[in-house]
Amino acid sequence: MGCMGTSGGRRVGRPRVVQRVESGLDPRDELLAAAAELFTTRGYAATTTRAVAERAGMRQASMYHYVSGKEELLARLLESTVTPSLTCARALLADDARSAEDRLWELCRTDVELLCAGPHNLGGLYLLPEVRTERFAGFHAVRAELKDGYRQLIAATTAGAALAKGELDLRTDLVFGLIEGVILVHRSDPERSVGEFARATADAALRIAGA
Amino acid sequence: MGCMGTSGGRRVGRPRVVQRVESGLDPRDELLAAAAELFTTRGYAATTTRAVAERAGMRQASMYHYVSGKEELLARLLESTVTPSLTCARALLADDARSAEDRLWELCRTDVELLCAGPHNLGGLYLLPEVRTERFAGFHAVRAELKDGYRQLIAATTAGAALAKGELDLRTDLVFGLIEGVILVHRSDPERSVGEFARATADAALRIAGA
DNA sequence: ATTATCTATAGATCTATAGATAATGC
DNA sequence: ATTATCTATAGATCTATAGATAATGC
Repeated sequence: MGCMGTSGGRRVGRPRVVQRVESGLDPRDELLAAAAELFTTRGYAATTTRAVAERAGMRQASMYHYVSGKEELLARLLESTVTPSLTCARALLADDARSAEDRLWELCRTDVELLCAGPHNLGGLYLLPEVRTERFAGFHAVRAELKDGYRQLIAATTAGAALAKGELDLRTDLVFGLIEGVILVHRSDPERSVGEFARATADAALRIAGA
Repeated sequence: MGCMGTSGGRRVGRPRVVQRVESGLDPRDELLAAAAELFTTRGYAATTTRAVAERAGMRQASMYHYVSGKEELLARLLESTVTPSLTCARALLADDARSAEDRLWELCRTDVELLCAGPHNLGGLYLLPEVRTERFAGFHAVRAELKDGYRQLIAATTAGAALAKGELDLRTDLVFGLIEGVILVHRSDPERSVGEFARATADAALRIAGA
């Protein structure tokens, strides 16, 4: 104890062959950051373990000291993308002081903000065919719960209360699809203010929901 | 001439080692169909030339008799996805007998129908990071023209005529994002009637456009 | 002769493990 | 002693070409 300062602390273990400025991140997080950038810009399958490790400042083999391989990196990235949205959805579902319309709007807006916030477009990763496999069941469960949050809020709006089940599912798919799809298209104009974009998307979502 | 019957026609060249039922497609189209299935289900980078060729009924090396490699297959698939939509958009833009609202609705509906029509979800391919490269400039040009068709129709609606440029761009991105995003989410419920789904998406698009 | 296919393979990867090494900690 | 890293590499690919082969066409 005592010498926990982030700077200057000589570290245990053989030194890295390539030294860089201290990022402040621990090595696993450096790997995740590197993977986020490479997976989104070059694609998951096209990204090699060497590319990830080297961008994180270590040699290819050293990566295995922190993660079991590329799949683990992808699984962690996916979950980190959707978990904050789910936290927000849960809080809004519990807040029965506000109207369902308000809360749905807020969920949409926050979701767009969160997904546009990161430096990379992680929102697109869930479309990877690889993600359909069993390995990513945890992510799918979280995403399904998030989508169900949307469904509940849509059902609780005055317009939504009148919908038959099939109709409600359709609206939910449209709203959820808008949020996810629009984030992907967002890169067509990254200059635009995220706040304004998020509000406009939330407005659009409410119109689709029929509210 | 004369013996052009599709069946029984013995073909020139060394016979394939694996014989299958005649699909009626020419070999290049069989390759494209195989690539469509594999690219969408397993991912582009994860699909090997061997997998494509073998699914098309030939050995890996034989593929090169028809195409230069995987990239050419992807480029052709992308263009085949977006070209029919563009044809539709051009026809609607020229048809000034109908209101802009009608034509925008029709473009949205047709686009969804077209993209959901194929056996595979080719709509998702344009999200591949590989597609951003110069190699696919042709596809990008077609897609940009299609998006501009959306923009023109939105601008021509009564609600759209009042919009400032930034506002118009935003609406266009939202509508275009809805169409493309929703097609990706479509697979969450492939049972649903495509016709109904397409109409509902077009309705939603008009609401976003403000009409 | 022409064509469509085949087999074989060189060359270039890429992943994951084995084992060595160079720090700090005690 | 423990730890984080390194180097080296076996084994498994995957792509694209070279050259052989088995049909039909003339």
